[in-house]
Amino acid sequence: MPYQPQRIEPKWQRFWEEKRPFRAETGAAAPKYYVLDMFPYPSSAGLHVGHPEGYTATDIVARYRRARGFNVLHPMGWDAFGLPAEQYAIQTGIHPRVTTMQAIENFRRQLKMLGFSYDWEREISTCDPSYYRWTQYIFLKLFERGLAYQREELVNFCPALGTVLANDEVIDGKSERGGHPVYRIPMKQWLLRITSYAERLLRDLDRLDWPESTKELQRNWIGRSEGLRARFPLRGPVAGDIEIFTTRPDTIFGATYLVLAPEHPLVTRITTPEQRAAVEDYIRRTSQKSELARQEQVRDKTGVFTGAWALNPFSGEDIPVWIADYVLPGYGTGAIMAVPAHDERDYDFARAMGLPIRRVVEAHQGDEGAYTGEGVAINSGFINGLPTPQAKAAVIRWAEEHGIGHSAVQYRLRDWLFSRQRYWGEPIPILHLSDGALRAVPEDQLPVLLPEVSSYEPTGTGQSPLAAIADWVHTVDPVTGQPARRETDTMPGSAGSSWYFLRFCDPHNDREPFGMEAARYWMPVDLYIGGDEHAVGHLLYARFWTKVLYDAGLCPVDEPFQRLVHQGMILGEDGQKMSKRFGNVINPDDVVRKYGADTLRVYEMFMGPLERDKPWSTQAVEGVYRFLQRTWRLFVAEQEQEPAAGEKDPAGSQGQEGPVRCAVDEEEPRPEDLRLLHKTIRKVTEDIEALRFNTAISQLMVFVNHFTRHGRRPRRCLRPFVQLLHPFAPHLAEELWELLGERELLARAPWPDFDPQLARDELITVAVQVLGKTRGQVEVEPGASQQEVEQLARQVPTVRNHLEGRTVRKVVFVPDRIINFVVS
RNA sequence: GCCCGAGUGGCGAAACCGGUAAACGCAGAGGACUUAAAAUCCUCAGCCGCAAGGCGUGCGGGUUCGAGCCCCGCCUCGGGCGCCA
Repeated sequence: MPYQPQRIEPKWQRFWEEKRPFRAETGAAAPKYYVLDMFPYPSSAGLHVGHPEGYTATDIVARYRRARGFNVLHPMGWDAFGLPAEQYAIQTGIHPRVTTMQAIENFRRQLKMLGFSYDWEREISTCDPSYYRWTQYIFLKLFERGLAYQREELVNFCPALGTVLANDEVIDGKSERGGHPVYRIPMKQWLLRITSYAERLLRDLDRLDWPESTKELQRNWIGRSEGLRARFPLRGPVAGDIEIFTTRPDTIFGATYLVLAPEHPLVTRITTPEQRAAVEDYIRRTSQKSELARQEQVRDKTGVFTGAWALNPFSGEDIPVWIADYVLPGYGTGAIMAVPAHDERDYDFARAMGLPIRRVVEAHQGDEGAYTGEGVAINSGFINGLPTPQAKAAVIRWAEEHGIGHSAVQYRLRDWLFSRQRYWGEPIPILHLSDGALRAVPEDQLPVLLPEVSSYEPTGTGQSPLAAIADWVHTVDPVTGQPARRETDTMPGSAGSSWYFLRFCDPHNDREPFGMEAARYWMPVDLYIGGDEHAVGHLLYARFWTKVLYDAGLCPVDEPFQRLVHQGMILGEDGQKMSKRFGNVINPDDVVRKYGADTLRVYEMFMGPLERDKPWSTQAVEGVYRFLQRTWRLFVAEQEQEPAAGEKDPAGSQGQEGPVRCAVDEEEPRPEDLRLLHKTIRKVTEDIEALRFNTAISQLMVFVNHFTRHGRRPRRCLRPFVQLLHPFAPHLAEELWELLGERELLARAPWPDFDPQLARDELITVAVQVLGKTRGQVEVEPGASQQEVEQLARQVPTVRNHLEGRTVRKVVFVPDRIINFVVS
């Protein structure tokens, strides 16, 4: 009987479904291991072949760890709130819950079809009220701690579409769809104060076992910089001063003008009557530019003089105050001192506007452009002659002594814009009282359920569709009984995913988000695998929430993911990104139908290193399929042709289930068989630990090739092999395990032991080099001495030729590896 | 511009700590089995060369008895960030 994954796989999946061998037991005595996938957004398109890559990797680790006696938590769930379902609802009127549920059904079916050993009893979905109740609860914890607040924030509002747009939906100041004008208008938005965790988020990266590139990305994103905050007093009619931030206090004597962001609150006050028209016009033009448009014209510096002047407290000069959109309102103080000689942006601006440029750092190059490097201070009063680091310190000290400034740390990280004017998300559990005060919805009234709506269309006022449901919006304050309005904004998609790994520890808890004890047992996640596209979004937000919960005494750890690995991308057969546009999309359903889940799993792991991008190859899939067939044939006896009786229907014999006879025998294995077995145990074990699945599989292939070639099938070798195969191809392995007459589920069998004695080679090939070039080789016993090897090596003809007529000056000998004759 | 990552046969890749470069697989060639084909099995295969031999891990140097691996200087490709003062 041939290898038939279509018969084997559903059989074992049913088994696992009934016997539940993958259930994780909180608090068990065995050491715990928490291995987690980034849970998917269940799109209507179904699983992509990229999903099973990371999921197979974690499944191998989960199955391996169980075999190693660990109590493994390996859960799965759904990141189920989000835009696509809502967009679809706007077009069709079908409730996002309906389409989301369908997508989840489909995803679950596909994941089960791939034989992943999830503990399905812990399945969660972020759009389930029993889950988002606790997302809202955590929001309230943030609110209580002053970490959630409302602020006027500039948003991209498109009056024609009646909605707020995300930055990437705005191109050149116009909406991506329709090309309508978009304005930067202030609207009240919810934000989370992630910036107050910037320092810890940065510092704690050091103790995480994450890819260095990802840590670096987060460091850049947080963007810590040290410098000086200083006040420049205003000259003229308006009193006050302008506070700036600089990382180059040593260049302050070269500050020849100040620049404010056009949105800076001081602008209207300090603008002189003569300049008012120009300034107002410039502000208006800026507000019409989207963030993106502003970034596109990096080099074209524009700006307007406000008419105001300020004192440079260091140089004692009066310098003009300008506004320009190259200064961002959200960073630092929204104002800068411009040092055109030593800052490229200031230089460009000064050249464009004809402003003075004064050198204050000695440069070793010509006078073209700005010199931004370090050097010795010149034209700088009391810091003349000081190298940059000391000059910085001296300026900061002077500023502090004279009360005009102080050293400061700035982060590029912004607070997390947390409101969405959307329907399909968690309602923000806040009430607005008539006097403008905010009231948290009491915890015992959570969840604030998403109401049913008749239309998912934007309201046209920039508010969420929830705002149109009058009887939902209007409620009463539970404390005073006064009328109150509900917050109609919802949370972003990244809310639910910022704590799901905690909920998995205790997914059915209906008194709290998760029990402290359960979290103490399971957390942190020991291995987290997912794409690197979440390097700064999800992974930063999840760290932030974990720290907040930790500070609130609700979570035992302050870092959620101890070890993180990114799987690479699976590209199309043409080497391009898989996309409908290129017509190169591979559907996992098709692959499983044709070759089975085990082939898909083994193939994806065999393609190459987990973390690398790799192109799909249907032919290489065939190769893996052949390997599994060969494995099958190693265990299953050839069906003997029934002589005369077989006449009846040769074609139909495929359909009837003849008895599968086990070909494994009780022969004593030969030494080389045992040697290969133990080498295989060692290699597969080490490779799984190091997530080198591709080389583990190649070793399994070597094993099968060996036993197939020699036609030997000793149980003592083949039984442990099935265990090694199991994490990679669990269905086939279970089937073979049963065929071997085993009673227990393979999924519960312990990992085979490796015996170094049995893995030892009898003879080892030692390479013989002359002057570092390989000229021959000799066979010796392991651990052979230099004398023995050298003597043999000198006999080798090709070696002898190269030693002829030369003097051996030195012999380099590395036991069991090489011997190198250095001659002259 | 800046920051990461990667360059090894026709292709995906392997090579542990600096020690025989190319394991394993795909594609290819030849053979066995077959009436034939498919499947399967066996053999070959980096490049140049009849051979001896030479050349070979993006390029150029260096260190070393010995470099795919370490150091210096480049090149190419992929990804990310972009006026953050």
